[in-house]
Amino acid sequence: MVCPVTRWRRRKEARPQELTDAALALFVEKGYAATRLDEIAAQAGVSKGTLYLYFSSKEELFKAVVREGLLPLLAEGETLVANAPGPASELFRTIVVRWWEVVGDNPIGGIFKLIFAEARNFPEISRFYAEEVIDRGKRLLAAALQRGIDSGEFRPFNPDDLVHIVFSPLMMRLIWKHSLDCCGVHTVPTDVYLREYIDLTLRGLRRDAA
Amino acid sequence: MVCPVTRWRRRKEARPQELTDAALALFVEKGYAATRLDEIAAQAGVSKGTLYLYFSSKEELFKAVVREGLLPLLAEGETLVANAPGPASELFRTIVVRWWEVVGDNPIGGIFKLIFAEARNFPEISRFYAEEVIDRGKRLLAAALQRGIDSGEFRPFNPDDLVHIVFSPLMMRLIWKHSLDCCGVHTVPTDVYLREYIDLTLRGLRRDAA
DNA sequence: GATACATTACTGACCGGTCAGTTATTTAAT
DNA sequence: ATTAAATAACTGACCGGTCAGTAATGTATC
Repeated sequence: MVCPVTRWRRRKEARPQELTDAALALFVEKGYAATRLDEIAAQAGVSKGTLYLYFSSKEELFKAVVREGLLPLLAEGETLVANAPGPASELFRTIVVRWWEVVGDNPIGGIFKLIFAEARNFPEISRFYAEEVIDRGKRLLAAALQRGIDSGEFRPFNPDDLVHIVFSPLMMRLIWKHSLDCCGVHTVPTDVYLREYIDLTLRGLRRDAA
Repeated sequence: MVCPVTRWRRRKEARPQELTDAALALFVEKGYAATRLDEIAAQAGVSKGTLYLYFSSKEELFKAVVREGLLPLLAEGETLVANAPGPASELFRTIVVRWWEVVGDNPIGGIFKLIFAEARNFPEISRFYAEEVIDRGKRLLAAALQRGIDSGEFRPFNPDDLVHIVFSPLMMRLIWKHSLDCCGVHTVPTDVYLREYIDLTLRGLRRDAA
């Protein structure tokens, strides 16, 4: 790995991405506060001083991780809701399955737990996340629910009242995966969990049998 | 509060409770790792050295907080499920409302977020919590669901597959309250949230209209 | 009930270790 | 030779846990 003739190379273009990748992995593994910048730098193959050439603080590094990892996923979801054909129940199913594909089996999914875990201790990060991620995510899901109401497939309700409730089992599963999953507590396999979750939720949302 | 003539008093009996009370408040406010033992001692009106006369480590102090605050609540829930009369849907409603009364508007509720937040960094605490709290809680809710299946009120399903899913919106609301709630994101009032949650969930659990 | 002696709850300074951020210096690249 | 990328040594603040000493309390003696 180490070139025997040069101790290091100048790689101005590649460094930021390598640093955010390393930061994501370590933030997810240990949390924001508990992750050491020395460690992030080491994992990216540079020194801590180099990190400060590209990011002005730990906080800015974290924001860069979120911008790079999460915002593109929100954009994908928005186009999906805007363009997907078929009934709302199928749209819901697609969103759930795709959500888990994208964040369930992916390091970036760990960011959600991190935010809930440390929001209180880092208000500026929370404010950033609330504006950039939460508001957009809520609008996305509310729009999908509204489509089901408009088509008569779902019973009438206020989508804004239900977004958090409906989304909770997905978010909770993700949080669990990044926290207590290690500790030997028995949990249902993911495919069963998602299947039962979709079933329970659609039963709860659908218009009563006439 | 401070007696002008004596710098301190010997109060061997009162100290442990005062220390666990102070610890709970600060653990919930700042998290486990971020809470300083100096601060806990100060809030309890003693010095850090005194804290170590009653608890052998930060970890043991935390376990004492959980034992004192959470285990009695689980016992109450178990007797409720075992003895409550009436249909399962009413039992479910009672559990939800009582749950929120007891942990929703109470410092002890903050422990749940703390655990999810820091489980990975403190495996021994996670192991303790998994054994003493999670396993008992899951059995409690599964028993309540089973009663609805047995009575024919709920459709047939495997209660163990659904406990996490069904409980998620409650836990998620509690986590939210202790993390992002501060940060100006609009949320539905609690009474609306609980009403809609109970409605959605019971619609999802009930036997199909014949 | 006053005094001396014994006990122990409690204090607060201290230590080893940690970590975000800074700066003087070295080295690759042109 | 110059410049910019990268390093590594450094700073100052912080914190869990320790311990020698102190002050409040209990008790024996007169």
